[in-house]
Amino acid sequence: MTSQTPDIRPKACETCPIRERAVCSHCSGSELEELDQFKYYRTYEAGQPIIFAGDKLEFVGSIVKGVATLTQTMEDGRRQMTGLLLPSDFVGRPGREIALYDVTATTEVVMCCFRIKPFEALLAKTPHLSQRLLEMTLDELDAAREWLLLLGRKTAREKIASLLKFIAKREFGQTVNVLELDICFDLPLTREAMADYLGLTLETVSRQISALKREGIITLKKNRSVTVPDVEKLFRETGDDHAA
Amino acid sequence: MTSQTPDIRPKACETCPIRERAVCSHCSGSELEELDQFKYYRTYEAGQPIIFAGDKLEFVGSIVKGVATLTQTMEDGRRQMTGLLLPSDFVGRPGREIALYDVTATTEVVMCCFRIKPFEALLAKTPHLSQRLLEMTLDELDAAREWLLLLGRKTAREKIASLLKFIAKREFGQTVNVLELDICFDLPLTREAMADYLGLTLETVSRQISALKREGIITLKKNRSVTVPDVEKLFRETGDDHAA
DNA sequence: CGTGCGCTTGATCGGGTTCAAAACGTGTGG
DNA sequence: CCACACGTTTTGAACCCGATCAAGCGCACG
Repeated sequence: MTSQTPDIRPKACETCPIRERAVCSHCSGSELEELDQFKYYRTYEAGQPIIFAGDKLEFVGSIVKGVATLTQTMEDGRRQMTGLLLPSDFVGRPGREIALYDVTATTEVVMCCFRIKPFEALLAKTPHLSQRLLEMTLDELDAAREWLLLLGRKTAREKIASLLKFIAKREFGQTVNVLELDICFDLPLTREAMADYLGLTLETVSRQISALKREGIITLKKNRSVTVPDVEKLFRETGDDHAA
Repeated sequence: MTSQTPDIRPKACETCPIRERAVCSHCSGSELEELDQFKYYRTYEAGQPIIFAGDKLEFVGSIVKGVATLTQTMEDGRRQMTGLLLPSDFVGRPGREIALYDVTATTEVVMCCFRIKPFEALLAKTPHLSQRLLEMTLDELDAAREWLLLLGRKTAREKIASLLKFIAKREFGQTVNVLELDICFDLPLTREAMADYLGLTLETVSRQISALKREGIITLKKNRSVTVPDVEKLFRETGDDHAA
């Protein structure tokens, strides 16, 4: 009952909230029509799996709304998030038969899905599509490299601050730096999911958040909604170069 | 004196050792000729910088021979390797003006360079090129995700074993699994570079290598040349699923 | 023969994990 | 409306793995 969304297809692209940034953003009207031939929308509830590692990949697609994660799990249960997927992010890998990672909705998620085979075919003959996918993949690779630095070299406190910065940047764009006013946003992740993102335990995440709260760098309501009175001060805790 | 290689350009592609795997591997003869218009070879000595983070990107290109690393450095000197570049790997990011990371030769390196502007122009109009680059970038992203798991969740011992496995796989292909015989290869990295790769200190790297040696899982000559008597046994130390 | 660099080894320290329990919130049913 | 149960988060105490600080070794090179 939760997996099939009422038909919002006709002309959906025109009002699509991710029209400007998704994999299809460079596509012309006729190319969008071609995509529409094998496109469908689908909704997932918070906590629901979207793809299981090892499963045959039936579709690729874009996150339209909500937050999903990509995680790897070791045999003994150790888990590491390897992707945090937000609206406009692309899910799935053209050219791959079998999914390598688990994809899970952490909030309610709406996806714009494309059946994989026809998508691959269109990709091969549509530079607007493949070039955009290349751009997005290169961006993701850069993000992954920042993430490697975070996991390899940052302290627990720096990791937490970096995650908050990431979420704030994604929410408010690059303008966050200049904003004098207080910044507020909701954490789309549980403490455990944050731990999986940061390569920590949930206890350490909780302790570090408490520490930042105690020091007045953040305040939080209901454990999930964060207020940052002084963005500069938070960013100084990330360990990053003061430019970015 | 080390940066300019005697002219090996004419017909170089025909005997190029990375012809099958580089970014140009799908290109036709005429496309190769176009590439040749703005191509040049260049050699770097072990230890030499290839690109500095923050510099203007003058070229992109392929590693033809040798090993290079991509590293990020924090203000206080903490360093994390975020790419280990082997022959056929692509260096540089089309569409970016300024380099984000340091690229350094760790052995003698021969690069096949393309001036960036004409390369970008050719990329835009040559699907053979952009599709291959997309493939390679997707592969790199997968590799980065494995790396995230390594940095976030693996123990020091598992990290070392994983690195050895990575080098062995890259050297011998996927066939390593079945091979009964002893496997030998040289470490192209110093202990310090390994530490930068693995998010450890060089002391810990040294200790863990000594431990593997003590237990007979590896033997080494002259600190750099590794022999693995039982590949299975080494791979069991990586923490990975026994399939991969 | 000395100097320097890469590597190893030892002793100690500390940040983050682990194990355990309590506190908090949220929803449920009496 | 309260009592209760369950999932999430916080807090506490002890431990441990890897970092840090400090020698010392081995080998290449001038």
